[in-house]
Amino acid sequence: MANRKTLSGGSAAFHGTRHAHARCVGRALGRAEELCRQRGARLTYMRRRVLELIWDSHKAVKAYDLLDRLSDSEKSVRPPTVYRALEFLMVHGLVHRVDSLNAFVGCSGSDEQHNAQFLICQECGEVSEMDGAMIGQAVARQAAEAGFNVRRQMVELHGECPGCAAK
Amino acid sequence: MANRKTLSGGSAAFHGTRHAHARCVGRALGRAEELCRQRGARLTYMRRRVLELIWDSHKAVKAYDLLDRLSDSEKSVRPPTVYRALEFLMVHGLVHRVDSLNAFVGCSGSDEQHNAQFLICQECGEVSEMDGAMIGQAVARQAAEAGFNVRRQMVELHGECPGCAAK
DNA sequence: CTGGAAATGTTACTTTATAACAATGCATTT
DNA sequence: AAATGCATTGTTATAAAGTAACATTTCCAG
Repeated sequence: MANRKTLSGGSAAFHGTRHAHARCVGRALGRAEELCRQRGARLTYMRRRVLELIWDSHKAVKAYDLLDRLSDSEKSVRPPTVYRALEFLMVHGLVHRVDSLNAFVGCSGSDEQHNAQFLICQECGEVSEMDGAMIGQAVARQAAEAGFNVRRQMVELHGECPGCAAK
Repeated sequence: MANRKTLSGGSAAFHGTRHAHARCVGRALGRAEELCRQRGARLTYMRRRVLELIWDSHKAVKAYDLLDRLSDSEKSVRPPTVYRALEFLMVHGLVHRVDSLNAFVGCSGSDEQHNAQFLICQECGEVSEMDGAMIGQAVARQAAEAGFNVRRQMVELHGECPGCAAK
C-alpha cells in the first residue's frame, strides 16, 4: 500500500532506459538482506555480488556473462562459483531462471506469492515479472479439468514491450 | 467430431503405460505425411526416423538421446543432423520443444491452433499437450493490460498426472 | 543425363551446466 | 585460543546442449 512502485496483483512494469535504477537495486538488496537475516541464511560477498550484477539491468543475464564480469585479469571466477550463487539466490526466491532464455533475472515480486509470469521483450530484452492472478486461476482450473496437479508453473511470454511498441 | 481420441478444446490426455500406442504413432506419421505433401515439404528418411523416435513415447526426448538411438556401432549420426531434423519438424508444427526440459515432444494438437500448453508429469515424465482456451485468453488479456504485445507464449506446467496421482 | 537446390555428412567449436574433491572461512564449544 | 565441524568457495575436469562452416550427396526439373 505504501510503495507505489511495488508490483501488485495483475500488473507488470517495464522500466525503459531512464528511471531511478539505483532504487530498484537498493530495494532488491535490502529485501535480500532482510530475508536472509530472517532465515539465518548467509548473504555472502559472492552471493551479493552476483545479485548486484543481475540487478544491473532489467534484462535476463546469462551465467557466463556473470562469470566474465566477476573475473578480471588477475583472477578468474569459475562456473561452479556462479552457479552455486545462482542456486542459493533461486532457492531463496531472490532470482528467477528464465528457461526460454537460459538466463536469470532478479525477482521483483512480493515476498510469498509465487505464480509469476514473465514478459520478455524481443526488442530490448527487458524482462518484467507479472503476477497475473487470472492466468494463475485459468491454469489451475484447466489443469484440474485434466486431472493434473500443478506443482510449478512456468509462463514466459515473448513479445513487444510498451516502450518498444511506441517507437 | 468423428474421432473421440483427438484432443479438443480445453482437454488434455495422459496415456499411461497401456494404450494402443501404435495408433498414436500412426496418426502422427499420417498427419506429417499429409501436411508435408500439402506444403511440398520433404519428409525424408531422417526426418521421419526422428519423428518416429520422438513418438516412441509420450515423454519428452533429449536431442542427444535421439542421436544415440540413431547411431549404431557402424555409423554414428552427428548433432547437426538431428538438430536439423528437429528444426524442420518444429517449423512444420510436428514437434515442440519443451524449454524447461531441453527436450522435444511430438505435437498432438490439431492442425492450425497453436496456443498449446504442456502438462509435464514429474513422476512418469509424460508430457501432454493442452489447448487451454481460458489460459490463452487470460494471458492475452493480462498482457494487454500491461501494454505488452505477446508474440509467442510458453506455458509449461510441472506436476503430477492423473495416473501417477492414482498410485 | 545434367545443373542446381535441398538435404545430409563432417569437423570443429561454442555455450551451458555439473561432478568430485581440496582448501578455506566462520561459528561454537571447550 | 585451540579444536571441532559444517558451510562456502576454489579447482580441475567433464558432461550436456547446440551451432558454424564447408564438403558431399541426393534428387528432382528441365
